[in-house]
Amino acid sequence: MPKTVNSPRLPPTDPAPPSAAAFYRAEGYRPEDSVGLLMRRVLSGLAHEIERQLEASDLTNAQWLPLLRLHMCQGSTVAELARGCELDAGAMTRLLDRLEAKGLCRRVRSLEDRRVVNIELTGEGRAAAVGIPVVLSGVQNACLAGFSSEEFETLKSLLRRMLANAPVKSPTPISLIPGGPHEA
Amino acid sequence: MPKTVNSPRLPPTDPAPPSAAAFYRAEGYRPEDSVGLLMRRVLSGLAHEIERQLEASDLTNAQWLPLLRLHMCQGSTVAELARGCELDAGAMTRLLDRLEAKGLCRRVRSLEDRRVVNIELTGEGRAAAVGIPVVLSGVQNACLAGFSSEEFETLKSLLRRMLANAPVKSPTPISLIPGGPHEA
DNA sequence: TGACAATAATTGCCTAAGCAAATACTATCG
DNA sequence: CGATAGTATTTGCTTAGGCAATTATTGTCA
Repeated sequence: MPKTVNSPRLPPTDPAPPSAAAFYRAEGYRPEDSVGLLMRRVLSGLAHEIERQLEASDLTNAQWLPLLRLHMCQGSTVAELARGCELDAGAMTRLLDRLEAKGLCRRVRSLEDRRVVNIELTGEGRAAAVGIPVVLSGVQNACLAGFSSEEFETLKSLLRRMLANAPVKSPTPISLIPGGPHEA
Repeated sequence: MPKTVNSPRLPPTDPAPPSAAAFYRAEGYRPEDSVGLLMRRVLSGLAHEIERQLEASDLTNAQWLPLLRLHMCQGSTVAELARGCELDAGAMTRLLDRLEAKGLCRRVRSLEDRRVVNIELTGEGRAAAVGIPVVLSGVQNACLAGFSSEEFETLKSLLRRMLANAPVKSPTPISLIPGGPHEA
């Protein structure tokens, strides 16, 4: 058991939950060993490459997820899209402004509930959307070059476990009923 | 060998390098299985928690890395910090504006080369910096709860391999001489 | 029905990052 | 020396995201 010697009145940290691991220590902490920084770099590389390959479709890295979800019919309202993309509603409004300005989607005020705005893809929007999985697959496959199937599964499993350890951010535990209970 | 049947004139994708993996396919692509999205969510959770624990030190998630590097004496100029944080020089200028406004650092015009600005931590800046590794360690340890040492090492190794697969972004292969050749 | 709470979308204000131009200074070459 | 190329920093413009109002509409309850 490590003694609690090394803690010269340092800032208020949440008491580590009893189940927390002990891979990192404050003293001698080296950013290079941080899984957080590692993931940030990997993600940044992925994002860069995805954006590069998508610029022919006039899409940015922030825009492909909402467009893909629209194409997969997962959520057609601003709020639903925002939740699905784990994004602020205001941010989604402005993101849709830009998508609409590019002619990729359009807003249609709902008739049943005049508060909600339904988002529909235009023809161009659908055309752009079909290219997205192509790019995503290619870029991620390239990034996983040299990985065995086991390693690939291990990676996903480890990431999912990290995700499960994260404090619940969305109080919405994600509806189990596809389509959601929004017009029962 | 899978036949090249399924590719109805889709957008210009870079030809997959021969070594690319084949874990993802465009048709039937499901974002939920994407390691990219998984990492994005994990990182977002980490960032949220780090920011929450750092707000007592008046630091945002974007600010702790430059501050930590300043504290570790890794780079004291704007350009060097920007490179170290893999950030645009303009972004770093404004980030330093905000740090300086909070009284955490100060700019000192270099005397040898009057183009460069040396950044120094203030007392408050140093005080804030010592708290950073505490928070980083705690949050990452919490996120790795339940991981064995082998799993932890495996995770880092897999991430490093993904990083190695990424197209080289920084033409600077990172100086091998600690401290760098900036005042030879 | 009428007050009130809840929800959907939008907007304003802030931090933030990338890109390109402008500025200031240094180094190098003729 | 003087022109020119290179470097360091800053600034303007854009996309982007979070938080807090604000507005419009709907649902609920007395």
